Amino acid sequence: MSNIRDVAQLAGVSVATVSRALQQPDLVSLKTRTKVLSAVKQLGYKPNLMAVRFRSGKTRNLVVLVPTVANVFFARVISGMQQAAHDKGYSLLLCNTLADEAMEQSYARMVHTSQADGLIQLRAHNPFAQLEMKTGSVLPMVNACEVLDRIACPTVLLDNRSAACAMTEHLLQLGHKRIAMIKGPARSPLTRDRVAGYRDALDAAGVEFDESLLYPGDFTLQSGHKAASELLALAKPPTAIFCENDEMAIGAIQGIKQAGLSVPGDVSVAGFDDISFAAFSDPPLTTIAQPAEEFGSTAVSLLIDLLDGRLGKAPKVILPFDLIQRDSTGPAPAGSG
Amino acid sequence: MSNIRDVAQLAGVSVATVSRALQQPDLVSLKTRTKVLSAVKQLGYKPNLMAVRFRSGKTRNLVVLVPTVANVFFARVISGMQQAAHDKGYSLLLCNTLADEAMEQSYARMVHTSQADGLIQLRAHNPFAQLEMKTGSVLPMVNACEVLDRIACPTVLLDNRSAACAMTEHLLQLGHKRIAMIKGPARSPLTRDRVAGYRDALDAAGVEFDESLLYPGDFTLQSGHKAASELLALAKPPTAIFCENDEMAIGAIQGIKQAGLSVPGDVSVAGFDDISFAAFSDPPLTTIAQPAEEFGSTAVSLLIDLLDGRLGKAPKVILPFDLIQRDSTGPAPAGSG
DNA sequence: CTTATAAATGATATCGGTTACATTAATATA
DNA sequence: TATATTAATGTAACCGATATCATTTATAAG
Repeated sequence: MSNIRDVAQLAGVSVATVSRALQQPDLVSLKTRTKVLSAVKQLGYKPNLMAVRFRSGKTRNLVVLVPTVANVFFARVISGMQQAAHDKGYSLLLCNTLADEAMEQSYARMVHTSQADGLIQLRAHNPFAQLEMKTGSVLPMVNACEVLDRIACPTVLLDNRSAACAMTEHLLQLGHKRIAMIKGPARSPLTRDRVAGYRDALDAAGVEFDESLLYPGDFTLQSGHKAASELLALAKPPTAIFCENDEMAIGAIQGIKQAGLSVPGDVSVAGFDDISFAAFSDPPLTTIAQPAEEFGSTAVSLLIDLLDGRLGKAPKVILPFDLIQRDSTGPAPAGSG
Repeated sequence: MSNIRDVAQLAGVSVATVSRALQQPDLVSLKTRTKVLSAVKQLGYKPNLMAVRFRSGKTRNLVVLVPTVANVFFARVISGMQQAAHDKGYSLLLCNTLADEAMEQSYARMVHTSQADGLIQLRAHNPFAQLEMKTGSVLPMVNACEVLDRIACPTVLLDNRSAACAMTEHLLQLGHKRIAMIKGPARSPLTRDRVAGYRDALDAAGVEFDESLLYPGDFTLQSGHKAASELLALAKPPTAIFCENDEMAIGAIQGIKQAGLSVPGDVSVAGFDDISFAAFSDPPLTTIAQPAEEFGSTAVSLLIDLLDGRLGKAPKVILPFDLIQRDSTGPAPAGSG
């Protein structure tokens, strides 16, 4: 691989001129520029990016903390990030954190050790908390999908409260009164917001809130199955189950069927995310569609803007949702009220 | 961020000694080593990795070419890679290629421009073909999952032929004679191998091969749905459909149900991969389990071994499969023979 | 107590670019 | 034509760690 000195020699100019001809062509006369470019072409010269990064102090790497890389929704988010990052000359350092704080911190340190310029966190937890406390500096980060409430960093989120409210209203309109909710992990603000939206709708409709209809899940198919089975075993079981993601909804549908009941005849089920499998479950799932890829691309754009100092006060970008009505929700069974 | 000179100054030694104390502690006296380490700790010194990489000429980055990052199976593979790479101090540069050769080539060039040390390709195509032709050099690469037949690079694969044969035998044993196959993209060796295994089983059982029962898909839910619908419209429709991945199988099940038939009562369906959704489809899917994460971690290990010159002749690692029998396959309907 | 040998440490070139500063060439102004 | 101003190019320091080679210090052998 040839270097800038080879090019300079072949073109008969100094290395500085070569560098300028490539970086700031305006500063170089047309004649010299032509000579340089032809030498570059002849040698097939490509700047050594490690040298550039070392010199500039910019790695052009972004750390991405993902709770579960293999999750369908996150996979789409990552796909969107990847595209945006590549377009802007950045690379992603993917980290499967399993929502473990110690692991998040360890990965986050890469921003400190000159391995990455910034970080995108897809979970509601600040991986820099300790580091910033110790050093007193604020590190570049963007929070997306599951976001922290009070954090002074750019954020990309859905209006989870409104989305959950919309879905609950949809179920109420179908005549359901006992609407269960299979939640995500208890501590997550995302879960809290969706529960809040759920209660907003109940309150507006004058339906009493029943704590026992709130069941904690962990976003896996298994947890949806287990939750539905246990909810149906209640003295007064729900006629509709709203799940905080599609995996749990699909798991719930299986649980309901195994209990000998039908969806939506006996129990309606709604999901969240609109993953590709949602349209292919039996029955096809009513759900909230999220622009997953856009979460990713927006987060990357924000982070790069932040790194380039193009961002004023930390913006909160709210992406739109869409209620997709399919066949897993239907009228409440007669006499269920 | 402090650098090696700061440490040297604080410890009262030369920079060379600091470097040695950290890299080759044996060469440094215990006394000096202690001084250095305490200075390191006091300053919170971490070597600037960009400098290290620049100096060493090793990026510790690996390019990964994935047809579709958002595919459930590949997401698991990536997860396995990520883990293995991190354990060995490497980072992954994920590339969503959409199976586009031009894009693969463009990403592959990163290995040439000192952005990455090697490449993992998850598709049956050599992205270095042109580059190697031009430069005459062989670039470090590992091929996994969908592999090229005749390529002199380390390879991680499943014995697709045997796996397909095993599944076809399973269907034959259930009394099926008309077994359709929803294939992957025609050009893929993977598809070819699985079709070969399918024919092996048919031949062994003395069942005649029928070209019209082979339907080309593209590994998406939609294509499975379409394929099943069309296969059922044949004059002599199949009583079993073997799909080359679980997504297509789940799509096929929906297509079959929409045609008013039952699974497995009228038509048995088998998949491939054993993604998490397989156990939650209705009915739960009989499928071939692949060790997806192991594909990823093995590929990474092989590539790093290759880079470190620890690999002799390019090995072919064959990972085991497992036939998971669930409820989507059952006895052929009476009188179907 | 020398001298030979090994161990420990230091000074410095190096990797491949970028950039501040110095210098030279070209153009404009008086 | 002489001088001021701008444009174009060159020189060399620099980023931070590593590694070679030289030098000093410690240990062993005679």
